[in-house]
Amino acid sequence: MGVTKTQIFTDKQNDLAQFFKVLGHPARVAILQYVSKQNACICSDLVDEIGLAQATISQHLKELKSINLLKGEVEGKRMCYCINVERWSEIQEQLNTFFNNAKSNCC
Amino acid sequence: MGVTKTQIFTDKQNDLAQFFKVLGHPARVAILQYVSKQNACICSDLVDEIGLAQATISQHLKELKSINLLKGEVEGKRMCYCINVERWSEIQEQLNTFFNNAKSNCC
DNA sequence: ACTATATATTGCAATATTACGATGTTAATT
DNA sequence: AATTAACATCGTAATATTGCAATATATAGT
Repeated sequence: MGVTKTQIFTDKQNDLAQFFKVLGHPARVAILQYVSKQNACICSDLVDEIGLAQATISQHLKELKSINLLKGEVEGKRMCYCINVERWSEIQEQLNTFFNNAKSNCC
Repeated sequence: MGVTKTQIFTDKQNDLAQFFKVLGHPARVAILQYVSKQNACICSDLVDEIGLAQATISQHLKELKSINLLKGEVEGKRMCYCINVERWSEIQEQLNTFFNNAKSNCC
């Protein structure tokens, strides 16, 4: 098996889990922290900064792009990766909604 | 190789990624939503509610316990799983700190 | 055109995750 | 004491993820 049974969950649950999953790797957390600290990003900086092979960084960037958290623009022979601010807030809001809905008075 | 290189990241980055990772599965999102909706929880309810085998649910609960998001108390022959409210707020705060630190003016 | 630079893609090995049946464990019930 | 109920744990198969070398692609500079 080993396959997540997405069919039995709602779209919202799957989406939420998908955000969490993409953020669930220290390299991707580190990339987001670095990019947001810089206000601009060049991928080769990340390779030096983070200490993973270029292919690996590129892969992580791809996943962050897949949920639209990062947007990349070609700038000559470089790529400029930036935080997608609208999406960023949107996700933050969704996570807060998720967290705010917990009321646990038992135990 | 398939192993996350945790050594090259800070403890904070690893911890943050760990929360995200645990939350990064729709079954665990669904469990948290259900538990927080109920104000009390019995595991057998979850098996019916979610539609995964009992062993699978039990495994997911274990992971949620591993980051202290859920606490379980023995209640006779049943288990009462509840949201750990302090931890819950703590994590929410950490996530918001993470999200609030992004300032992206580029592109 | 050639070369160097920056990034993406592919292929693959190592390891992790997901799911579940089978089997333990513990406590209430008979 | 035997049985049932409610989990937990183990073992294992299927699949996913991580990481990197090798290779492809695309652009800038010579």
